[in-house]
Amino acid sequence: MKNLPIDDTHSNPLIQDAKALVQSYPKVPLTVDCVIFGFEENKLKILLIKSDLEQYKGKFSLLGDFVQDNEELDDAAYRILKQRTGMENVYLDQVRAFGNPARHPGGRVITIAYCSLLNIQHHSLNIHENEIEWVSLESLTEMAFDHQNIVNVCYSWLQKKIQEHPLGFNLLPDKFSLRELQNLYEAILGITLDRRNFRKKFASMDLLIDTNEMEQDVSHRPGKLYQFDYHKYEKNKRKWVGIDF
Amino acid sequence: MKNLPIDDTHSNPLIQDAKALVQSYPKVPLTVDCVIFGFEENKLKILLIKSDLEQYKGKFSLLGDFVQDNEELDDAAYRILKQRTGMENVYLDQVRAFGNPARHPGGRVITIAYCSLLNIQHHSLNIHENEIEWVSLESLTEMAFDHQNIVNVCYSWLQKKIQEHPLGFNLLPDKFSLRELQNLYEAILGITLDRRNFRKKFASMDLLIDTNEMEQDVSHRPGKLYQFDYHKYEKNKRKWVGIDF
DNA sequence: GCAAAAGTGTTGTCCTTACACCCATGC
DNA sequence: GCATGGGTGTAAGGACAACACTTTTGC
Repeated sequence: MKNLPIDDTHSNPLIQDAKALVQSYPKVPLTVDCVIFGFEENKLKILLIKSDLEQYKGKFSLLGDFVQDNEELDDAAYRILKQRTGMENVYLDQVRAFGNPARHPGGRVITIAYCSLLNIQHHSLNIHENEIEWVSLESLTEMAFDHQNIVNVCYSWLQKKIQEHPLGFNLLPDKFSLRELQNLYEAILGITLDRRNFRKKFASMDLLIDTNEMEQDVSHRPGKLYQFDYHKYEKNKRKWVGIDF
Repeated sequence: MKNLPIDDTHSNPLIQDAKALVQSYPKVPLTVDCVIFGFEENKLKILLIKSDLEQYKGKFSLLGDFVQDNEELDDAAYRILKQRTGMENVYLDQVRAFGNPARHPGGRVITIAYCSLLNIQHHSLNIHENEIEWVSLESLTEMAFDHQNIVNVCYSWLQKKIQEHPLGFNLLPDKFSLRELQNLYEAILGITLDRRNFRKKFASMDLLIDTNEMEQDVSHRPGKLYQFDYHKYEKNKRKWVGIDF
């Protein structure tokens, strides 16, 4: 009985040297860009800097930097946040990669966009020292590179996300009134909401802690201040099943 | 009256040479990996290949390739699909980037994960010629690199996406029975659904076209065959507003 | 007292869920 | 005639939308 040839589905020999393989790959510059949202004066704002490229003189640019050797992508985004705002422990999430070969005038640069949400009141100190500023989303017109597109994608991402996850609270002070919360949702979603139904909705969720404190220094009847109960939310996270399109 | 110094918030001079700037950036190898889902025998399957690295001998790997010069990321994903399955005009979407510095044994490689959905029946021909195979998700155990993690992320992404968008139809033949559709949802979501309510749900959406054809060659009462009305769906796309977490 | 916003309930509609029986076909 | 899945209706409960008036505070 003769030996049949082994039916090896790998027609090519296996690669022994992974390093040599990787070194044979083309390489591209990689950056992280942060779309940092804040909320102030009932407006959604983004933290931006004037572009340092002559070509984009006077135009706004996202806060970005290249990714360092052996740095996680998330870590790069946190590093940029820390460097620019002095903040740590801030909400941060990857949105997606942008890789149009012509998106940077200096040659191909891939960027990974991150969204970050922070409370402007808590973070204003460090910002004075830099050249960065809060720009309201609605007044934002021309941006450098493809950053307008990145902002648009991140804004849509945020609109969807705050409806499904309790992200919005990252944009508010620790203690907030229901009015502030509703203003936030209205500003981000670009709609108006019925006040009674809005309050009922959050009351029925039972995720707001009544602090027994009231607003101060308002020129009208002060409202109650609440905190979001992250602990309870994490415990009861809803398993979302429902076909709807 | 003396000239005041210009209050230039840019303390550094603007950069003239964008090319030189980009060339000063560190570079990394960049790949695209495709998580290609199919549906067969009431099971969700993924199109995989055995790793060509000795280190991962016998383990499954996603279909991936590095991104070429001047190639859009999306185009790279479509190219991989075309090369491996012969298919064009297939559903494809970017999920996110994976950039752990240690994810590839040969050194740092960033990868952008794409999800693709296709109908196994339509695409089986080209697959024979390659070394790739359909592996059912539930039987999938060890994978090369961080590909198990990428698959998990893409699977969660798919579970969420099919509830909000009519993606599932990409996994079915052009004409399908309600039973097939329900099996698909049950397999992907890992739940069982009430048949009457499922049918009522899709009936009320009014997005299925009755083809007036029936299933053939089934060993029981044949069901009606439907097509998804993409045109009507696009026209009436719901604007989703509803806080729910 | 007036401006400005806080706070509160009810009703109707729609959507979701739970649940059981007869029908058509292949074998 | 039996096994398999196709096809259908109803009732109850829960969520959401629409809607107006009284209360509290600062000025």
